[in-house]
Amino acid sequence: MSGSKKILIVEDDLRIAQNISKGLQEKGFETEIAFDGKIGLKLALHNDFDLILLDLNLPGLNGYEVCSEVRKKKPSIPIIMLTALGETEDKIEGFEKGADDYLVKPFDFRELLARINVFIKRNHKSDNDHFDTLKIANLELDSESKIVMRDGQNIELTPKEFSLLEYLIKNKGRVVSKADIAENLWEQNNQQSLNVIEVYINFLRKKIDKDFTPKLIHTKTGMGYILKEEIEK
Amino acid sequence: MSGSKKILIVEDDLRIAQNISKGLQEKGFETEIAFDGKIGLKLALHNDFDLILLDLNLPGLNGYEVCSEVRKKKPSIPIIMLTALGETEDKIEGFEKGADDYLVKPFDFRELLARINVFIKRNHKSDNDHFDTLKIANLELDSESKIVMRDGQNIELTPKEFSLLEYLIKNKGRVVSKADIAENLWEQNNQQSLNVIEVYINFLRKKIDKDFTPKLIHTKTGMGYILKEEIEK
DNA sequence: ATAGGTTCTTTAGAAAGTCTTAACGAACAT
DNA sequence: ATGTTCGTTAAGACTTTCTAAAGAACCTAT
Repeated sequence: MSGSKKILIVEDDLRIAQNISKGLQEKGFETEIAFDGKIGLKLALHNDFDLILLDLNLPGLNGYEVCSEVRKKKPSIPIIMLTALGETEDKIEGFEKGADDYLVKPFDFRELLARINVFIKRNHKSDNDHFDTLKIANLELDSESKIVMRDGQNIELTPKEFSLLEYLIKNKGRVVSKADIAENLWEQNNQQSLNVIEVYINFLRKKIDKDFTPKLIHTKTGMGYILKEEIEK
Repeated sequence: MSGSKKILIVEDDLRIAQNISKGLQEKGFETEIAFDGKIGLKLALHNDFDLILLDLNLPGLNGYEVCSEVRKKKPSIPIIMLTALGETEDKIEGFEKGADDYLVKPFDFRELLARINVFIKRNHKSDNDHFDTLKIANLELDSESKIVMRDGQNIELTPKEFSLLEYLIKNKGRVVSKADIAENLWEQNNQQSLNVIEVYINFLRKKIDKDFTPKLIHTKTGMGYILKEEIEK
């Protein structure tokens, strides 16, 4: 469970963003700043943040839009909205878009910190997301050291291979579509090049499934792939 | 999974307590009111509430004390503090004692409701490991893993077959017309091509009904199809 | 810079799987 | 009895997936 918690700050006001960022870093968090909604959304979807601080008034996409998009793909990540809009209607809308908390500017930094901790602690408890070593059957994967073992035997993976396997193992028991994979692991969401994923699945199969039992990577034609133990048919 | 959520209101002001209670009941929650800290604590520890609303200024034990005691015993129950004390110091102390949220009186009821829902939903989800699995008789269908079982035996379905079965099972006990099915599962709403659906019903019957009892897919001539256990006429 | 190795992406043909259509016989409703 | 609706089948069109191999991009050390 090592590793500090990562927080994404989506805020176009440079001064505010840096203030918050600095404050959080002093408290031991890792932070990243996005200055507009589009970039914020992209970062949120493609990286593993533990929490998102989201300004409402943003260039590009506004905070509400960012919030609903992130919610669709990552239902469990905590989102705290930070905004000057203090009307109840604004807050209601924020919550409706999937925010977990709503803090009106100007706020005291200590209060922000307290509210962040509520969600970090809660998620921590209920999620396996952030354990560093992921497992299925006799396959183990350690996200920190990037070591992969099957039957106690070391397996060398390239970064892309590793992140694909990591994604699959985080979603074990669930079918993930190639579109899901592309969205999470490839930058350009080229609709054409979903074939890249087939190729990488093939690489992975050769390395982690070919010489072992049980087979773990299964194709659900027309749906996607699923990582699981049971052999059926 | 059904059954309404139970909320404990710990609040010594009768009027406020009853207002909140009534409002929550209208939204489908079950509520219970404790008028002092001691009773509140007792209720909280000995009953299964899904969330606690906690006033700070209470006779007997004050809210902070109730909060820390509850936290010791029930680390996962959401606690929202409701209080007239709006200073940052007060809030910080509330969060330190283990509160999940802190709302300053007077507040808008809709905001309270929104904040309650954040925690109810979150808790709900983690309980809820396996609730994408739909069931009828001895047939199970899991939308996440796309696994279909009958009598514990795995059944392979193509994407179209799966989505048809999913649609039927979501509407079990109700007749769905071919037009309904086409509209929901097929792109072109060709009136001609409703035969496709007959064909797919047939595919499904072969896979999920042929070798099993009871039969689940029934034809209502001129009306559509219905998924149910008993055959009655 | 550049050579050499590694990793990533694209291509393309074969194999496997899925979807649709059409035709005919069976069941149903009146 | 008769027309309508539904069940069933099989064949071909179409799509998806697998696999291998070649070309691009990226590193890294000289």
